[in-house]
Amino acid sequence: MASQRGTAVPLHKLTPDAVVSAAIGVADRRGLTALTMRSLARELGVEAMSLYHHFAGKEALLDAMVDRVYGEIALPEAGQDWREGFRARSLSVRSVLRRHPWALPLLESRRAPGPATLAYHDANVACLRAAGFPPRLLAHAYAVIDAYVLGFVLQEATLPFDSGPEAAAMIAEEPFGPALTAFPHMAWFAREIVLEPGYTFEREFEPGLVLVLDALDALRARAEPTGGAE
Amino acid sequence: MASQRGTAVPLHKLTPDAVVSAAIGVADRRGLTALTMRSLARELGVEAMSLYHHFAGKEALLDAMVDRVYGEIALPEAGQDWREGFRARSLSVRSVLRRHPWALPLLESRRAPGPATLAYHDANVACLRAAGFPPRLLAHAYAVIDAYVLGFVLQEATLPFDSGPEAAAMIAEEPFGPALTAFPHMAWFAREIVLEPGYTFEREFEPGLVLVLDALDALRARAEPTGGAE
DNA sequence: ACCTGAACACCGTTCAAGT
DNA sequence: ACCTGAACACCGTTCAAGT
Repeated sequence: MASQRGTAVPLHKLTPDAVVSAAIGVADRRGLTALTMRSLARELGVEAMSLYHHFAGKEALLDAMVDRVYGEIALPEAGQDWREGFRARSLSVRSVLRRHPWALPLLESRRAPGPATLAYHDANVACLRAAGFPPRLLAHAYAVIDAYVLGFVLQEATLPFDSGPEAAAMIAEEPFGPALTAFPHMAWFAREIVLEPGYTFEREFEPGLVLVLDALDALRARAEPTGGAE
Repeated sequence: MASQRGTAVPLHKLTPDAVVSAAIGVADRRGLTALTMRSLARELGVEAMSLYHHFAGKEALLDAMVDRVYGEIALPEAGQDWREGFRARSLSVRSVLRRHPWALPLLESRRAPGPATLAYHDANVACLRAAGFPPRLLAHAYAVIDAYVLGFVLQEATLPFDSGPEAAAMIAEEPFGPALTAFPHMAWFAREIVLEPGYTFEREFEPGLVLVLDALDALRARAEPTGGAE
């Protein structure tokens, strides 16, 4: 029956982990712009300035949030075929980033990567090395795969619709619909693709991923020291 | 010899175009967070509230800025091979977004696309249609190409280094360097790739783009109504 | 050691007022 | 019609003060 106010629980028992969890919760539910030192403190039942006792500032808090997100990604397993390993890992990247869309622009931006971030990249490189990628081609493959995966997630995260029906509604309404009359190919695209039953953007993800992985595997096989045609 | 103050020029002669140009200039030079209605007004030698006479609010200003960025992209030409058209267009997308990195997260997010945005997408779809892509495969190809291009640019824009030497310096310094000892594959990656002379991230862009375009062209050729093996 | 409260230099936007 | 100035409800962060 002691003091309790607001929706917050811990009240005077901050730990860095609890602060990070609450921060990710706020960002997930209300977006990164709604995550302010003041709103986060309110969530934790504490004053804004208390947070500075655990984190040097908002940047340090973001560092910790990003490392937690990396920690949620399923790593490619050891003995696996590299394509299967990266397929599963990439599906996990996408699902984690759909849970935490605010993290995408921060993922690659940290100058002080945390332990989960380093473990993540280490496991990726290990998987490609085990598959026999020579250094130069490994760097190429890693860059190309993540360009595809992160770019796809970026498009999904920023597209102003979340489903086929929402997309159909948007292109039918003002100001989109009337504008299309001046752009015949866009109008064709709307009619033949977006308005077709079953349209979604996300259905392109996995086939595109496999396309990229297969194309890179062909390069790998050609670079094999045992000769290209085994 | 009339009134002149600050670095600004037009003083009491705002036009929407001049406001957008100034806004893009501020965002290019000092980042999107430095673009505030107050800083923009200062740049234009005017009070913040004057801007609201030309734009409904900051969102409307961002709409106009994004449309200007789309207008800078070189469109695929009509009679061209589709792969060459998209290769040139994609190089243009990348160079425009390197000039205006703040635009990347905004590109796909507008609910009210401007005329340059619509013309851009129209030309892209036209190029793919002329190449014989059937609707379903066209949607796939467009999504996959832009995932790759935008994802690559996202990585470039957010990586905390801008060149090979900068990357080498970062992984040698605190806190990155010491942390690598616990991650042998990352250490190998640093040694064999990042510290090698001539390392840059950007060198992966064009070969990766061609890889993606070729893989999609193979799908297109297979879908050709005249039969797969011409 | 950990949390607080006032203060500083900022935001976007509303509103009433000037010309 | 177009620009202004004060005001409102916010920011991140510094600093001195509490316990």
